[in-house]
Amino acid sequence: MSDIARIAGVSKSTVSRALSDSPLVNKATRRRIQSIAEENGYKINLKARNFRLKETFTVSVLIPMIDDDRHVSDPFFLDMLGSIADAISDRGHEMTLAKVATADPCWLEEIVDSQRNDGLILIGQAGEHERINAVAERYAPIVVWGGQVPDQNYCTVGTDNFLGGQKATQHLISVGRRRIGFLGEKRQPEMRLRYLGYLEALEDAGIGHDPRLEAPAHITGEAAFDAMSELIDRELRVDAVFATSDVVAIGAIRALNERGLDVPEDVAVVGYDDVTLAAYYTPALTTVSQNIARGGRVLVDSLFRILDGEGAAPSILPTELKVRSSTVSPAKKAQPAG
Amino acid sequence: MSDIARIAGVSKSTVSRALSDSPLVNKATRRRIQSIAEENGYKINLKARNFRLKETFTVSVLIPMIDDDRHVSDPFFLDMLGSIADAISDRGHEMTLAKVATADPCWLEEIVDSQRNDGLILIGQAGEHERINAVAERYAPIVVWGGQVPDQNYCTVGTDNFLGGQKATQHLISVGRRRIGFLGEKRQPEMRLRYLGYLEALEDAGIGHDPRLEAPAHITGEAAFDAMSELIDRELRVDAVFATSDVVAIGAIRALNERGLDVPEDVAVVGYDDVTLAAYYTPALTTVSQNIARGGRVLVDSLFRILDGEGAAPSILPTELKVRSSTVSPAKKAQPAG
DNA sequence: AAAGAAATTACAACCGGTTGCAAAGCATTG
DNA sequence: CAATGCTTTGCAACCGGTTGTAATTTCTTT
Repeated sequence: MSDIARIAGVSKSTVSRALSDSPLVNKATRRRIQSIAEENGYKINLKARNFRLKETFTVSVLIPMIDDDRHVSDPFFLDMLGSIADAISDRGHEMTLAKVATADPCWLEEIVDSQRNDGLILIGQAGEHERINAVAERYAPIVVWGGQVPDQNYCTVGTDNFLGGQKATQHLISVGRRRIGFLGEKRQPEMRLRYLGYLEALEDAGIGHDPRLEAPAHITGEAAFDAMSELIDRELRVDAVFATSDVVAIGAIRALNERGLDVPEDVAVVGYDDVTLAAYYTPALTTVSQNIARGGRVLVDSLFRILDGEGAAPSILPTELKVRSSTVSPAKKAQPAG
Repeated sequence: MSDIARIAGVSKSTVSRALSDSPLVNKATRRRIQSIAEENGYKINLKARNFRLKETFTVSVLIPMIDDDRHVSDPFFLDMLGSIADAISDRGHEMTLAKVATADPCWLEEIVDSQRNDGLILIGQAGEHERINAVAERYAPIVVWGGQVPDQNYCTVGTDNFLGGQKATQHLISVGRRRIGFLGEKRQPEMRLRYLGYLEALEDAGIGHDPRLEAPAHITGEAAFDAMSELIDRELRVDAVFATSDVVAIGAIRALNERGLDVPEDVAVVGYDDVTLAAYYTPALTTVSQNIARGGRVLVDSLFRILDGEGAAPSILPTELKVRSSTVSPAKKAQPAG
């Protein structure tokens, strides 16, 4: 910058102002300096600039890892990441991505104190609500994808998992099923809410809840396959399954097929997420769609609203049940009062 | 830092050295200063430090977008991203992620000149080889996931797409298929190589290549569905299909099923990528597995080797054909000489 | 005990920008 | 023409660290 100043025969400060289009410098001079800078291939050093201005123009997206790498296999993350990345770059910021191990007792503190970001987006609470809440008390710009929790100091964005679980189960009931299994994880708040929605729907329909029809399946397709196989072998006459994710649903369908059971004739299956493949699976998967892309945008919107000092209330986004062939056979669909 | 110096009764520089464990400062003093810093909750400002040292400890991962967002739907990205993120953070660096529109004529230059990263990882050449090559001439630390190109100035890491396509096709031939269709994109170098492997395998087996059996399917399941449907309707007696991705393969299988054709009995299908769901699809998908996680690690290894001044040669990683039910029916598998 | 070497510590410049304030240039006005 | 006000520019301090060099203290050595 001093070089440019020398070439232009002005002071460093004038160059600085000229390049940031300050009205304090004469229009003609401004133009001249800008073109000189351009000719000499000069670009202002963002690092220095941000350092001086104490801004980072960076937000960190954190993917907390509970155990090993259970999340990575979940295809819905990338959709969300993509829309977050877009929304952030639309605002002229950078996004840094990190997988963090929640085993480290200071995982969040270290990131906050590094002063390397204007704000944080966490993908999932990962059962660390307490810690997040404590940190959020002194460091505002944290937005979390996940479920709402009483007395939270941070902003959450998520879909209505309770209603999602309820809708899915109601749908299974509406197609005449009575012995409806639940397949999936219940420890995470989001999953737990889906489970509660499932219970609520059963109760509303006056169907007793049989705990034997629940199988705690880890999030992978393999675990779901095993859990479903076991459920079948116990001969509990399951006629439907609500799976907490599409990956789990697909693992389950495979297990059903291998045991010679037809989907949806013998057992109807509902998934969750509406992953890209869901519509192209055979049978096409009935699933609860979350509009992940919109979720990503809302996360970023909320974060920037906080950064602008406006504050942001938690958002609960709607879900939509997509009815496909895994619960209603195409033949039946065609015949009106089938 | 001045505050800490005042409290400790020493100079700023001594504090700086003490906190970086410099042997220039007395061991006792060092300890004392460190504990004072700790007590007062002082953490050194990384931004300022990096600025001074002209290091960024940041590498950018770029996902080039050719048209709209064709990539995002591809589930294999997240696996790769995860392993890249791990490898980068193992080395104490941050990772910034950006989707870039290659429509912008200066997309790469701007990122390089922003001086915000020590190095760049591009996920795919996105048909921008020329530009990447030009930039790489003056800016070394660029590593690209993709195919090798003659006279490249940058380091590439990728799997052996040619061999992958060849293996897949040879497998289809080995199970007795002769009219083998090709479904997918050919514009990207990687896809093109898979296509060339397909041609090679046909030629080696003395099977004439019928261009009518090719359908240019965009990377989505929907496009694949349409392309396959059209192929069927043209009644070309296709008995096998090589799809350039699992997503495409699944779209194709759906189209086949809807037309009443059985997989693998009537038409055998091979995919590419071995996405998480491939093994749990019905039928389980025969596919070319890429070991994406290892690819991510190699990308990062290569980048850091370049940063250390060692230079890195392009890597071509092996692929593995996973034979599953979409090409060989389980029944046949069981009976030895099928 | 004095001189020289070694170990510590302090001073001040520097990284590459931004910005408050003073000074200079110019036009307006009484 | 002097006084006043507005525009434009330059000086110098500052952000929060690092580091070369000089100064001081401590330890050896004869």
